[in-house]
Amino acid sequence: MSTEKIETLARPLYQQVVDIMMRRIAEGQWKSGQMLPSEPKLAQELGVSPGTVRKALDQLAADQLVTRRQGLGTSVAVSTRADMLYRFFKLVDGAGKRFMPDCEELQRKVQSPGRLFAELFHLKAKQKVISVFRRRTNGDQPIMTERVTLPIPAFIGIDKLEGPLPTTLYDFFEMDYGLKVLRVDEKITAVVANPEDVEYLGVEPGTPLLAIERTAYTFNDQIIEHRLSRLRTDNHAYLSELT
Amino acid sequence: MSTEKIETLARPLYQQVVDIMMRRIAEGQWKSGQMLPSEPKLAQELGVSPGTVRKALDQLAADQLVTRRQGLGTSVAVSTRADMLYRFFKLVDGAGKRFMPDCEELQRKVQSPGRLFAELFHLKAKQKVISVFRRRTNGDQPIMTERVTLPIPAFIGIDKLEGPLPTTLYDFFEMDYGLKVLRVDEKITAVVANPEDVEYLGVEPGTPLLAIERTAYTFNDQIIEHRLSRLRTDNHAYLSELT
DNA sequence: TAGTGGTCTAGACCACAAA
DNA sequence: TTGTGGTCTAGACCACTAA
Repeated sequence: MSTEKIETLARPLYQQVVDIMMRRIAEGQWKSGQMLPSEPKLAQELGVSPGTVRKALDQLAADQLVTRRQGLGTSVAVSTRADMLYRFFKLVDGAGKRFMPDCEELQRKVQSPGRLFAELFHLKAKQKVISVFRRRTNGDQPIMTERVTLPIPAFIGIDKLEGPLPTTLYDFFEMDYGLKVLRVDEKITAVVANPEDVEYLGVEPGTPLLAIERTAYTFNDQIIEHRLSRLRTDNHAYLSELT
Repeated sequence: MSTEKIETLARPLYQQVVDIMMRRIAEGQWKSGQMLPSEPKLAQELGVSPGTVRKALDQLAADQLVTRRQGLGTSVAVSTRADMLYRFFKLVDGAGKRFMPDCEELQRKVQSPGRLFAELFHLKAKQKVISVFRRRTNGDQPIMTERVTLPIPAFIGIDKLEGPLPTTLYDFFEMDYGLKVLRVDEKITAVVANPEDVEYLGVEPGTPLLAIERTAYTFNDQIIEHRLSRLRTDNHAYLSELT
C-alpha cells in the first residue's frame, strides 16, 4: 500500500495523484522505462476511482513523463537521443529541415563555480562545477560551439569519467544520474565573432553569430545545466515554434 | 439540430466533436467572446454523452480556442492585447522581464506580392499584399523594426484604412476580420546592421542584430502574416521556452 | 486468450457566478 | 435560488499487444 496520504481537499484528487506519481518518478522509485502498475491496480492502491487515476496519467503523458501504449501499459518515459534532439534542439539547416549534428569535445575541466554559477546551482562552499567545451558540425562544416557547465554535486563521479561525454547529454543525465530534463529556457542575443569563434567556427572576425544561453531544469525547478552556445547562421537558423 | 453528421468511427467521437466545434469557430458561427451552449445542451444537440462533450471542450480549452469558467460557462476565447503579447511576444529586457513596447508606424504601402509571397499566401494573379514598416521602442530607446506583410484578400478593406494600424495586430485581426492567429513560427538568424538599421535603430554600422522571420497561421494552416523583425540585443534578448 | 489502455456513457456532488 | 463548469465515481465495450 502507498504511504502517501490523500486527505486534504485543497487540491483536486487527480492533482494529488499526479503529485504522488511525479514524486515517485523524481525519487527513482519508478525508474526510466519501468512499467507502472495497471490503472485498476493504481486506483486500488491509492484508494481512488480508475477514472481519477486515468486523468492523472493523461496529464503525466501530456507532460511527457510517462508513455502510454494501448494493450501494453504505461511506463516511465525514456528520453532517447532522437526524442531529446527533436524536443530541445531547435536548429534547422538552409532548407528548413532538422538535422543530426556531429559533436567533438575540445576541452573539459573541473573548476570553482564563481559567484554566478554558485548561485544558479545552489552550490555550497568548495563544491565544484565541470565545464565542457564542444564543437558541433554538420558534415565537415562547423556550426556551433557550446560551453556546458554542470554542478558536480548533481553528477557525482562525472569528474572521474574517461573519454568524451556523450553527444546527447540529456539521455546520459537520465540513464546515469536519474536526472530528467523537463524544461529549458534559452536567451538569445546577437554577437560578433571573437578570436575563439574565428578559430573553432572558421568564420571571419566580425561575423554576426547567435549567442544562446540555456538553462535546463529538472524536478522542483532545480537547475542542472548551464550552456552557452555560439551559432553560425550563414547556413543554419534557430527555429522557435509558438502556440 | 446540428447539420453535421457524426457517423464514421474512423476517428474518436470526442475528436469529431472537437472538429465540429473548431469549424463553427473558424466559420464565425460561434464568434469571439460568444458563450457556447452549456455542456448538456451541446451533448443533446450532437447526440453524444456529456462526458464526450466535456473531453472535447477540455481539448479546445487546452488549445486556447475557448475559455471555461466555473459557474459561468464556456465562451470562444478572445485575444486581448495582453494575452497575445505574452503568448507571441518573446522579448525580455536586460533584467529578464517582459515589457510592453511602444509602436510607431513609419510606412505603409500596397504592392504586388512577388513570387515568394504569392506562394506563401496562395495568391492569385493581380491580388496584392499590404506591407507595413514599424518601429518598436521601450521608452525612448529603439529596440526593433518590423516589416509586416499581409495578403489583402484575407483582410478585405485593409488597404482603405486611415491612420496607423493598431500596435497589437492579432486582436485587431480577430476583431475586425475574424482571423484568429493560432500558431507562429520564427526563424532566427544573426545579421549585421545595414544603413536602414543604423537609421531607425540608432546603432553603429556593423552592430550584430537578430533577424526574426515570422510566419503566422490561422485555421487549416493558412498563413495570414509574414513579418521580418530586426532586433537590437544590447539591452534586450529573445526568450525561448522549451518544454 | 488474457490483460492493457482507449473510448464512451451515466450519473453524483461540489464550487462558483449571477440574478 | 438556479444553472454553470469542476470533480469524482462506476461501469461498459473496443482495439491493441503479447504469449
